[in-house]
Order: sequence, then C-alpha cells, then structure tokens
Amino acid sequence: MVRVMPRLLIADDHPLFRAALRQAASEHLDDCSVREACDLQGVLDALATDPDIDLVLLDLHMPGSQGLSGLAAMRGQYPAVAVLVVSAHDEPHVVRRVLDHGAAGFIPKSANPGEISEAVHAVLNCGNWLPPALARSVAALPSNPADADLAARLARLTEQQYRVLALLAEGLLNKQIADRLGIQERTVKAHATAIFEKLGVRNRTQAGVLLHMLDLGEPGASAAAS
Amino acid sequence: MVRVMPRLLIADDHPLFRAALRQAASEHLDDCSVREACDLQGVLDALATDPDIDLVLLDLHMPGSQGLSGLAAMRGQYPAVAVLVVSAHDEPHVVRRVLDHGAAGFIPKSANPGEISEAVHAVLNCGNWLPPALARSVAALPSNPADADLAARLARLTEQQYRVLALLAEGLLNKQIADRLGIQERTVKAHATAIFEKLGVRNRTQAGVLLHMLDLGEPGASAAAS
DNA sequence: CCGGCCATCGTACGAAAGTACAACAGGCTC
DNA sequence: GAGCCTGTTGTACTTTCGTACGATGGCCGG
Repeated sequence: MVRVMPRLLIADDHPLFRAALRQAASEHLDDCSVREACDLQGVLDALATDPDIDLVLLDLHMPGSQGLSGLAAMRGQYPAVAVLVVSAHDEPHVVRRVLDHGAAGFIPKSANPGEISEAVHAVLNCGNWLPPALARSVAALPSNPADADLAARLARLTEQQYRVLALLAEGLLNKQIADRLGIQERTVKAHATAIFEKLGVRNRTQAGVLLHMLDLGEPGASAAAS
Repeated sequence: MVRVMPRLLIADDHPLFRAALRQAASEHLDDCSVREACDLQGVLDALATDPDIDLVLLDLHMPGSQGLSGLAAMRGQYPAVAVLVVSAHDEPHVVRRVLDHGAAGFIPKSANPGEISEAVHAVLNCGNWLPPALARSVAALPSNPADADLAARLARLTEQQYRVLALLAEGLLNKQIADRLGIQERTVKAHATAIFEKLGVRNRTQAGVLLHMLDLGEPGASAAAS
C-alpha cells in the first residue's frame, strides 16, 4: 500500500514539463506533497531543508548537472531518497548506467501519464520500475563494474566537497573556486586534498576526468575562452 | 569508377575481425593493397610511412583510443585520408558524432560482407556511406555545433602534441610524460603551452576535460591508484 | 557531555605547473 | 637558398598546487 502523505520533489528545468509531471504523478495519489526544483542546487537545497522527501523525479539534463552527475550527487548525500529518473535519453545503455548509479526507476520523456503514475506508485512501495520494453533490453546489458565503482567513490564525498569537485573539474583555479563559494583558498585546498583521498586520485586533472565519466554522449557546449 | 590500386588500412584490435574485414573489403576490388594495424599508434605509424593510403577502416575501440579520440587524431593529422568507422556502437547519436568528426561513413559490426564491400566502394569513389536504416535516423538528428568546434580545435594539434595531450588527460605529471615519450620535461612544457593555446584552454585540467568529451557512453575502466 | 565528523582558516614549504627570454636541427615549400 | 613549421632543449622566473604541521567552532549521536 502507498504510504500516507508521500512527499515528492520534481526536478526539471522546464516549467511546463514540471507541471505535466506533477499532474501525472499525483493523479492517483489520495494525498501528497509536491515540491519543485529547476536546477541541481535547488534539488539539494530542497532535500536539505525538507528531510522527509520520499521520492525525486529527476531530469538528467539540468543547470549544474550534465549527465549522471546530479544523480550521483543526490545518491551520495541522501542515499535514503528514492530517485526516478526522467529523461529523453532512453537508450538501453544509458538506462543501465542510471540504474547502476542508484536510481529506482526510469521514465522516458515519451511516457504517457498512466505510466508515470504507475512508476511513482511502484517506487513509493519501495520497488523499482521500468517501461516493459526497456526492462527487457536493459536486463540483457551487463552491469559495468567501473560504473558501480565510480558511484561508490563519489558517494563518499560531502556536499561541499562535491561542489568543489564540480568547479575543480571545470579547470578553475583554487582561488577562483574560493571566490565562487565565498571561502578562503586555504579551505579549498583542504577540500581538494580530501577529495583526492576519497576518489583515489593524485591530482585535480584525474579528479576532473573521473567526474566527467558521468557524462553521457552529447558533449555539453562547455567553457572555452579564446 | 574505382581508382586503380586503392590502398586500404584496416585498424581493429581483434585479429579475427581484421581478417573478416579484409576479406569483405577486397571482395569486389580487382586489385588493392591492404595493411593492418591493431592499435592507434599502429594506425598513425602506417599513415606516416605510407602516405598513399586512401581509406582506413577504423574500429572505435582500440588500445590508445577510447571513443572518438582515435578518429580525431587521424583526421587532424591526415585530413585527406578517408575514414570508414566500424563499430558495434550503432546508436544514431553516436553515428551522428562520428560523421561530425569527419568520418566518410559508418559500418555497424553486424553488417554483412556485401554491405562492407558496398561501403568501401562508395567511399573510394569519394562518396559517403551509411546503412539505409541508419541514414534515416541520423538525418533526423541535428549536428551538434559543439562537436564540430571540438573537431576543429583538435585538428590543429600536431601528432606529438596529440600524444602529449593524451597523457596529460590521464593526469600524468610533466616528468612522467617526458619519460614516457623519451624527451625532456622542458619539451613537454613547450608542447603543453602550444596545446593550451590551440585548444583555447588555460590549464591541463581543462585540456583533459576537452579530450574526454570525445568519449562515448561506457566509462572505460580507467586508472585509479589506491 | 563528549567524541567524532565537518567546515573553516592560518603558516610554511617543496614540488609542480606555466611563462618568458632564448637557441639549434630537420624537413618542407616557394 | 630563404622562409616556415616542428621538435627539441636550455635557464630563469612567477604562480599554482599539494601537503605538512597545526587551530577553532558547529552539529549530531551515543
């Protein structure tokens, strides 16, 4: 049975799609609380301020999160919160990686409201959910041990450490990271050292590469100053 | 018409598959010269010693080259040589990227000999070739300008600079790179500066990230010293 | 209440990175 | 042959990184 008063968080950078998700998700729930977020920071803030959230409907492509990095950050900080990934990337190998990084289910953006409602119910009952067609394809794909390893390493990072890592991986200097986070360069160094230790790497370049392994196909139009 | 005495290079790390490709490719060619390579270095060496190579059948997954990096290196050094990519990654968005990086065509590993022969003929006649089914899917995908930009930047690199970049992106120290290439650390620094300038980045971390944008899904089981 | 984890910051130091001034040899083209 | 690009190396310098010893205060669970 569905828990009383489930609390949902809908994370998508598209307001219209958030509304559609909200509608479909709450359709067959007697009573529920729904929050929304439009970027990764908003998701983490919501989880920090509202520790009773049960389920997050997460779009993979949001400001502050390309690929699986948003999912990794969430799973690291709040392992108890279930995540239903919603994405247009419905290739089997992508879904495989999503599940390996701890998502409880996957909803293609092409799904109809009935499927979304079904998925939400299944996951709230502590289960998993995949579209039947995808479930078959994904089952055939081996789980990549490198991905599980990556997830385990990233899960050890603190929230702040994760923020530092994200900026580190963009090639920013320690001083720039310090300014961006409103702290001293010394503190950034302390975080960096902790990050390297937890990730098992020896310098910022390797850390950056490790983080960027969470990207899926499609290169994001990223920084390049001429 | 097919040029007289076309010269092919078959690059795949699987000897058996190389043989199959050789067989299929030369099937309907009256006369041709075929070389083989089993890793990226072998490909570059072959191209360096034999400037008359017309066409390379390139597997995307080879020692020294994950994802598109091998293709990028070839296209940068030898823009005149046609490349037919052979890969099991037959997802449309992967093929889209392959073409954006200058490949003349794409052959799924599931292709039959007839198709391979057809593809080789088409490309030798200065044309392109895709399996009909893929051609439709790929045409629907927009060409990602970020990919074209990436290809343009990488094409400006020298062969040696590319080697340095590859090691740089693994997080190696300048000294380690120097040892690996049998040159002085000072020289590595010179290459690094040139690389940063050509790629439009400001440090090795950003360069590494840029190179790793050539990766396709599946994280390679990469380095991690504990 | 206390031990542990976390974030914050301080000083100092060695190592590495990156830049600026070079130079010389080889190959290529015009 | 002159000019250009590439690869190579040298010295010297500034900046950044990474780590070493610290310290303080907040928060949380036993």
